Amino acid sequence: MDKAYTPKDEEKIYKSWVDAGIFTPKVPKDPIKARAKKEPFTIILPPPNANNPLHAGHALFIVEDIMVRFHRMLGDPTLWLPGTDHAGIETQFVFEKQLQKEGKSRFDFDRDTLFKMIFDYVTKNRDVAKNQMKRLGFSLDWTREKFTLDEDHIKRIYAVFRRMVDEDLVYRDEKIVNYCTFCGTAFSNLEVIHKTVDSHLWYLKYPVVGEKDRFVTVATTRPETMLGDTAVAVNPKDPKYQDLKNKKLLLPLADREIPIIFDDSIDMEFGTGAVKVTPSHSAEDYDLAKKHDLPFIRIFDYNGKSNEQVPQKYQNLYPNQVRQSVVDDMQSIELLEKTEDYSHEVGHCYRCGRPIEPMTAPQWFVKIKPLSDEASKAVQKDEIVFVPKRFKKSFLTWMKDIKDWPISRQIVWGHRIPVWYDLAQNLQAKITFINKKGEVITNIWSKLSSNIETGFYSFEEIKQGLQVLLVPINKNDQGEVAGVYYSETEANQHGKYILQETDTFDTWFSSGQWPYSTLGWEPDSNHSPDFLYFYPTSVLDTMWDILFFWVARMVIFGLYVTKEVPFKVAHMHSRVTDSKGQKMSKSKGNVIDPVTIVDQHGADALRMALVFGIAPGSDVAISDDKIRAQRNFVNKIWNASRFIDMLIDRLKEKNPAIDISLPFIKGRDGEAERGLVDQEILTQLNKIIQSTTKNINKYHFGQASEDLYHFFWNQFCDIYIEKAKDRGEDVVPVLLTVLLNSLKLLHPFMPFVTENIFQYFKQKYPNFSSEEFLAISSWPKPYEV
RNA sequence: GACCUUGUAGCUCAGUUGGUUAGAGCGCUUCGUUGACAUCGAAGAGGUCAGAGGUCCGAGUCCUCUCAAGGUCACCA
Repeated sequence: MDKAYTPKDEEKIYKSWVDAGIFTPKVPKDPIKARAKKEPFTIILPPPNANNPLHAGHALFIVEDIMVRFHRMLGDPTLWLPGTDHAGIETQFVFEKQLQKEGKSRFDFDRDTLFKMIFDYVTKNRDVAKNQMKRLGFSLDWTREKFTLDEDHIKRIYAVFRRMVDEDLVYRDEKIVNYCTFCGTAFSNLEVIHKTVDSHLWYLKYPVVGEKDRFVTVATTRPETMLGDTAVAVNPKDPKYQDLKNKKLLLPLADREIPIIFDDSIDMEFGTGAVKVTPSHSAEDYDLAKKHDLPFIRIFDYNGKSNEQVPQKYQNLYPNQVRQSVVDDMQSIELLEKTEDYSHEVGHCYRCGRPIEPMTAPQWFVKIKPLSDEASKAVQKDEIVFVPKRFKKSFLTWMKDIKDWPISRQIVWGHRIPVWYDLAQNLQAKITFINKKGEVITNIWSKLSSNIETGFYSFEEIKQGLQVLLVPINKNDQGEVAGVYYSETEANQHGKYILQETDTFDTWFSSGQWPYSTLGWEPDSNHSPDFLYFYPTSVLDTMWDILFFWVARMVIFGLYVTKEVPFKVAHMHSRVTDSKGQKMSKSKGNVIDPVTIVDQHGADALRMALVFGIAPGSDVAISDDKIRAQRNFVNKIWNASRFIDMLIDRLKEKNPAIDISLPFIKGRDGEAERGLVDQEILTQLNKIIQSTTKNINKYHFGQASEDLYHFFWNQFCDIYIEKAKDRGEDVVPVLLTVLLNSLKLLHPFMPFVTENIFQYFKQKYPNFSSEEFLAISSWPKPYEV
């Protein structure tokens, strides 16, 4: 053995595990029966972004590896299933930045071409994260690796979508959504970050129709949206406005008459007690408008600029430009009463940081309430147990106030929504495509199809060059949506000019179905043996920041589709921070790359540093000091083993007949009487076996690792081995016994060094263990002392 | 605005259902080790467990309040 441990063999060891197939569980012939008899231990790895290298946070998946290796050693059939995520918006955003460097943008390509380009780009990077996980020692079953854009997965989520449509749980509607005009897509509430913005409250005077010099003053934070006002609302109890019933106001600048509506929801105390109502650009105004049947005027377009709904002079401007003009003009006609300083919360895009423009847009939604109720019930009944417990409450609170989930995204990188429109029934469909000359053409189908104004384009040319298809909500007399089909075949039977929806699913619509999809749930109920055997899974472990994004959606989908919870335990681990407890970020320059640490000190040191002495759910500060300390511990284990090896060699020199075919068994014939030191270390060993087992079962990995550290270093090395230096061959059985058991107990935490030493001793001392790998050796049980 | 979490040695944090002199790693002090150990070993300094009150035979651990820090959620003009 070398004088000091070097992690140079880690990759070789990992390969030997994989080659031996020990991470690949066998599925019995009758999986249902087998599962009833003994339930496998299963974890589905939260799929990292296929395009990105791992960051320090991913390294915390070692808690999954600890559980998985532990259960494998307990003899449970164990599966840890790996995969990667296409990570829709994230990846497209990164790719577009790449394009930008080449002086191009997404608008230069048709949809299919752009998708293929991103696919190639991601494919090139996909193995990076995979290899990094191997470096970290993750005992994943690579034979079952999955990707969110695998055909099987696509087929399954399409089938679920179809089922949701049929069961009226998915609908398409033009509602107010969070729209980022820079990213060019709608977002769910979760993707909106609220920031406090110092702004103003502008008091605008709207003249009362038919009454000279009479005005209603409204206070607003968004004067630019007044051009889209369709009412002013006041509280029916408000004495100030009692005589305004049935009166109308003249909307300045736009010169439109708008009604005054009365609604209890209006706060009489705020501002003037009168609120301008802009149904197309404010969520609460949207609700008011629905209630009072007001018209909708959307004044900003999806490109972020004002449209033809506003007077000419305000057209084609960004909101802040419109704001400036509106305020100036209102002032010049003396309709700006006053301006006050005011700070309030404004939604910003989590991705690009720009303000979100709430606006009405046709989108696909999931009717969430019936689904979330089921999820809440299951969690309430502890069919899913949260670790730490406090996340149960957050989960339930969030579920209670959940709103319908907009699942369509106006990006190409993702699962294209499986909906086909018959253009003949949707003449107003707006089509953007690149023609053969490479020009971007936008027009509505009625014009394109009749070649009016547009010149002649064959349908093939349009279809091939298609960028965006925007079909207005089109309901027929019966209130049914016309010309919409949920399979291509079906659509083709009805029409000649068929185009598929260009929107894609929210990434979480796909990853929310990850557990059952990766295991082989089939829409026709002809499920795979894997699914029958491993589902529901045992534990889901992830960082708490995607509790709502992902964990909640998996629970919802799992219960809806399989009628079972997707996992029984939701273990929320925490964030890895720098040595001062600061969140890692590129801008702070405190990002730690896990693989760099593995290169320097080995995976074991990093793994141990990440769990040593941490409490469940609390942040994990990682520092050089901590890693060095654990690197020293790795070396300590190595050197203690090496010393034991040397000691036995020395004893053998003195007495070649010494029997080293142990290990320790109580009452073995001819065994020397054990001294008190032996009793003591064996008692300690028993305690550590029990406490480690208990702590891992309770997810107290920090405690378990700390106890092991002290047992091995202080009890075994400092006391027992020190005393063994002065003793004879009678120490050998106990030395080997404690060493072997320590290696086993430490293995889930530090798989490489322990397997390395195990293989060395196994080779040199044939009876050290009959087990092929430490990774599949039996978990220790207490000894009789 | 609602909810959650945290406040323990110089730093980063443990302390599982309340039970004798409060722990670890790193750092610091002294001594010793060059035949297991990129060191290691032995000994040690250092905390009124944020503050106040309460429950209890007994509280860092449970309850209330105060102060401080962080986080999550939220359509208020």
